[in-house]
Amino acid sequence: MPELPEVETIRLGLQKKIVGLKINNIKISNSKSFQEDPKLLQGKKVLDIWRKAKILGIELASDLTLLIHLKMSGQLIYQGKEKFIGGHPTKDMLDEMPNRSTRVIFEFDDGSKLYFNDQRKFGWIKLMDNGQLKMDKFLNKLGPEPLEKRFTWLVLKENLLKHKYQSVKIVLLDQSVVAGIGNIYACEGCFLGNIDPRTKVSDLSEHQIRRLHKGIIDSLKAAIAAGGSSKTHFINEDGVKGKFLDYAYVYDRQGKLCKKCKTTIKKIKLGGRGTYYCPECQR
DNA sequence: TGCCCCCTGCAG
DNA sequence: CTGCAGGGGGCA
Repeated sequence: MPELPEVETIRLGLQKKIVGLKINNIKISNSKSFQEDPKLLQGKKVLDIWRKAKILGIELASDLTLLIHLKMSGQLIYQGKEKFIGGHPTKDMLDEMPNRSTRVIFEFDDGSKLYFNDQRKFGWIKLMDNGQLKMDKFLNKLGPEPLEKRFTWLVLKENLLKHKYQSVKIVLLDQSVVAGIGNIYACEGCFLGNIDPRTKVSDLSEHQIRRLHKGIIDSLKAAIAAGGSSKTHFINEDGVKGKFLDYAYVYDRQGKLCKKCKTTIKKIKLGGRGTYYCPECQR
């Protein structure tokens, strides 16, 4: 589910809440979600939280890191020792934790808890030491982080050209081309770049690649500012939904009017995935 | 490069 | 009931 902006939203929120806490106990109700021995984590202090692409890394004391991938339906929800302190449960908030899709619960030394919910059970939590992190195939395959300076339009061009004859929108979903983009921001980035998502990479002009580059960055930044996108599952660590889909130009807007030119937004299928675009703005 | 699969639940 | 969903791995 979550793409870069959603995972980043969770990272920013959790950072303030769990760094410095020690893990007391772990409860696992779906053995596929987390396959390590929970005892390995007992007493470990949380040192920092980072994000790479759609992966969250929770750095623990003594050379251990929890890697978390939320895949399509994962959630990480933090509950302080006093439930909902400060904010009151609104319709945005999930019901009581744990709920039917809770798969793993981390309990901290101050009594607070972190719930890993995952309706579809595609997500995973892994435990690695620094050596394993360095060797990890999945992490090592990831391409540039789109919000870092290294991600220039020339880098985008070079990486897109790994799949010359494919549609640009499909290529944007390849995590080795750009890290962290998923179906929403591939669609939104193409819109902001005025690129028809079906365009073959080899047919893109340099001018178009520059526009696409800017479009990707702009849509990701706007989404982070809005607290991410919530279509069905995404909520942040406080259980609150992101607002970005209110601002989206094309994603999930088929049949509605383009916010720029009033043309009807279309939905097609590309590489098996729903793809949304404005036939007028994107050529 | 293009399926099929891992799962569950919801809309049409 | 069928098809579809913010992901990505494995297989031919």
